[in-house]
Amino acid sequence: MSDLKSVLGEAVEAAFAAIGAPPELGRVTPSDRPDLADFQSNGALAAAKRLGKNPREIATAVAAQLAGDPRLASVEIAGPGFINLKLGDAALSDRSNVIAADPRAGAETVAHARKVIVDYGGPNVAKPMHVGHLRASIIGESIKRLYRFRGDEVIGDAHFGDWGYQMGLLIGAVMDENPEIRAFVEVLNELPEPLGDTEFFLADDPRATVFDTVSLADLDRLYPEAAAKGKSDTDYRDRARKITAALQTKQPGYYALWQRFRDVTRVALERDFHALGVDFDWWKGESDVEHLITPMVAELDAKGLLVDDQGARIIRVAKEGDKRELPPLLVVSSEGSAMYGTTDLATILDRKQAFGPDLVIYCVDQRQADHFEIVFRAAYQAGYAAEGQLEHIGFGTMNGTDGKPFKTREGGVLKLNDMIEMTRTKARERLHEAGLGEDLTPGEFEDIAGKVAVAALKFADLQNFRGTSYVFDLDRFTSFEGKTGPYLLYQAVRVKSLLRRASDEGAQAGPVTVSEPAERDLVLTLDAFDAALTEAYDKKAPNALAEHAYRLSQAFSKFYAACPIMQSEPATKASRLTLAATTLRQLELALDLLGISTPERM
RNA sequence: GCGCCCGUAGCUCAACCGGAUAGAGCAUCCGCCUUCUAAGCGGACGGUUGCAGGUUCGAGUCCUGCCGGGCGCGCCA
Repeated sequence: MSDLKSVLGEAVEAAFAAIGAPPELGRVTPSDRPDLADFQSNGALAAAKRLGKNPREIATAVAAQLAGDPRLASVEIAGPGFINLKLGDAALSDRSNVIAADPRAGAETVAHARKVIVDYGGPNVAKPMHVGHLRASIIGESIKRLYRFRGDEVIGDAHFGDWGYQMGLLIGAVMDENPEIRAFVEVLNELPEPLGDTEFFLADDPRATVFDTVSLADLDRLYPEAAAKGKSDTDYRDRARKITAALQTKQPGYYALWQRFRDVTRVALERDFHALGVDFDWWKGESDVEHLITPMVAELDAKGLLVDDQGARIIRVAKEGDKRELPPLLVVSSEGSAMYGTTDLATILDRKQAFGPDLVIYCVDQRQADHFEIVFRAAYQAGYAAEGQLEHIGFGTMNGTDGKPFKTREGGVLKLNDMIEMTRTKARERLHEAGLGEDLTPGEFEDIAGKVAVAALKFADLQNFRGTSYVFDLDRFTSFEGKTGPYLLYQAVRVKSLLRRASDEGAQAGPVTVSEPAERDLVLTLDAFDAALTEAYDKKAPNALAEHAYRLSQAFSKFYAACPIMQSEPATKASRLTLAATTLRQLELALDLLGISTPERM
């Protein structure tokens, strides 16, 4: 660690050690009182308790140790025993030159890289994505990027919901609607052997083209109807279950039709996710672990983990010291089928075999906390993962302005695409109002509107701590003022414009010399990047990074208002151009880790 | 009933192993564009951190109880 906080921390820790106090108490933090100091150490207060001495006495002794440090402009004792540190301009200048020369803008990497899987997004076949998928995607994408940036080997897995009862429902519904499809499915189903890959039959059979007529719109339309009918109509439900069971044995007709569902859905989903700046490394589906379930159940049985209970086969996961009795993991239902948790367990096994992760992060709604606790305990018992390698990162729900889960005006669930389009529309309106974009090509204008919309959506989400629910107010975040994504983009674009102008005029960047208060603040903020990253990484909390990006933008904006650049003396101009360029690099890095990309102009 | 999470300014949210005067944005009010993008900058106003106890030199943060809200609790995923 070479940021000022760490470097000063080492100096203060040494001073603590020199006076016989526990060195770890010398920890340094950014000052709570910027009017008094840049950094502070509260360690004298804690040391006083341990050593039985007056805290101010200890602080004074520590300050005496630090007195000669050339980096410090002042060391003062305040209040009950706070040690206030103020840096000299030279130390700040040195630090900013180091950050300026660093392609990572002051960000460190982890000492020991791990293999990490981030499980997020969770789209399903046939069910259109709704606002609930937004948080999983936004937060998961940010965590994936953050971990990768810190040096871990990371895989983002969409964990595609492509298997189960809803597939049986949908197959039945499509066959009901289209007799040609029904006929061909039945022909295929009569084939002698259930084969996994039906491509062989479909390749040169002209009748197979009927499958191509099934569109995502058809699935979107048919699924809600079928789901509703399945709830009220027993016969309909039974048929769907039979089809589901047959699909799971890969009966060729059903399997071929299912493949069409899966493919047509995935293409659309990938396009939608990409527009949001969300891209997965793996699109492993529940179907991909289906073949592991039977042997896994046998193995669990052999290990003595399975217990018969009320006709089902379960794994008990309750532990000594639990505050309540956690329900068991239901592995095989009384009807003999695999359950939600069974698939999750098989997925853990599959990931262990395919990648051997040190850590799997599940970025899923907080309401599933119990479910994951149960699955994880079962996985630990089975030896599919080591204790602590599986972690559920829950997030709160996105609510409407009434405080209840977000709904459309008509009371339905808002589709994700509709929400994104609404936001883009607002972004276009706002750009027009501001008189921007008139000299742009339509393509460029659309690109900017898209980036503004994504920034607005993502920053509105990521500035909140993930664990709490938050109110999503379209009118509020589309106002594009204050602490918003578009504000951050605006600051980045302003720097780009400045640097373009400097380039046109042939102005060169040069070494940084800090003197103005706004410059000091900007450098101190630049220096805090690594601490923000560390916090976001350790707590799996991108809001720490979002906060840093905002503070950096604000610090730059103040600097920009207070310190003329192009009109200043050559050395000052060179110094300030370096500060501007460094700010831009760090801001774009931070925004990229939030999944937000910046346009060249706006 | 049991369990988990939450309660901070009019609104939406922050707050670094417990630390000084609890911070931002929005809203309201007052200033700043003949000079680098005003989607900006400066300033003002706004708080018994749900309530009551406890631990501590020090509590929004830890402990206990209560009030209020959200969510979960084996054969859906």
